[in-house]
Amino acid sequence: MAANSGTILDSETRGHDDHHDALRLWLRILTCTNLIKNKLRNYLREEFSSTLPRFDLLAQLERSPQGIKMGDLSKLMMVSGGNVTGIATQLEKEGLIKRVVSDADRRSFQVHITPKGSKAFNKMAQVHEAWIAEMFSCLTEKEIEQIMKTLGILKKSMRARQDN
Amino acid sequence: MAANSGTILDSETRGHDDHHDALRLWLRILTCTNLIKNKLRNYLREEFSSTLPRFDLLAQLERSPQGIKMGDLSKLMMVSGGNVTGIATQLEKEGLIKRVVSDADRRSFQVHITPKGSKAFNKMAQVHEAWIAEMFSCLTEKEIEQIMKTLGILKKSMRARQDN
DNA sequence: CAGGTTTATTTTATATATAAACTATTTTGA
DNA sequence: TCAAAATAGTTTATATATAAAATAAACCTG
Repeated sequence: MAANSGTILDSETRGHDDHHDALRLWLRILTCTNLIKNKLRNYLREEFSSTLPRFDLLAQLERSPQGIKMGDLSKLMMVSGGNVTGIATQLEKEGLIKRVVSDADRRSFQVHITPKGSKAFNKMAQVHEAWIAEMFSCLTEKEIEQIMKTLGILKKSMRARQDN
Repeated sequence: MAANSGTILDSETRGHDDHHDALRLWLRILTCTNLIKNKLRNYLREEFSSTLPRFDLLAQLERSPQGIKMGDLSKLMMVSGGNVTGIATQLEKEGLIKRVVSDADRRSFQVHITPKGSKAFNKMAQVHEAWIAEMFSCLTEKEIEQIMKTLGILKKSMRARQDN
């Protein structure tokens, strides 16, 4: 049965409505994301005096030793260019990353992680992964695989949209 | 098989590691959340010149006709008190919500949605729900139910933690 | 019942985020 | 070729977010 077949019901009474199920799922995803993000933020601040966006930017760079352009960092982190500029400026001031002007295109540069940045990141990453593992330890491997697969469909579908 | 039993493998090669599975799931959840949030933000701005936090605050109030205290709004929206103060101040200036001082406790007040706010919210909510339904239409009802259930476990486990 | 503590909210300082305007290069195409 | 368009990144103005300090009222408790 899909939606309310001919009968008028309020949102509490109605049995199954695809729209409502989707909305409820979205709200639950948001709740879980917020719970975990808030926890991670506190941990990062307490343990490393750092933040999630800083950690995220370093994580992207650590994964790409050849460096990443500002615009690509923006896409990878899914935040605006101006935002990346701000975070990168701080991290560069702290000596954790380095902007290297490109010879081929003088408008852009490759952003690299420095040895100091790499060291700082790896120290955090190890603990970060343990925090995540602990938080998700309430789920079985099978459950994790299931959500991974289904959210994979969602991710692909969102990325395939026209209005991007 | 859990983790890498005796053999040294890099993170790409290694077959199954619970820690990595959890981390990969977390990153996928984050990606999906960001994709959907960014889309919703653009829609709300284009269609209603509004934003997600404004919409969220109104949604909470619409659900509770008796009003909600600032502190409870902060908990429901999972953001800091100062943040709620800022958003509520704007919405009050626009006449969409109203702070009513409590007789019993003059430190606090009940925040109410106004008729104008309710009207504005309901107009947005209807379209908002359709957007969500459309975005999740790539998933079957069964898949939605499955994630709901599993994320329900995660949510409950996160809320049950000591370090809150 | 007075002093200290807790609670509810706001304020302050600052970081994070966006959208839109701007600067400086590169690319395009007539 | 060279002016127009596109691209890469920053800047600006502003909204959203936090943490921590401040304010003010309510509550203990000796």
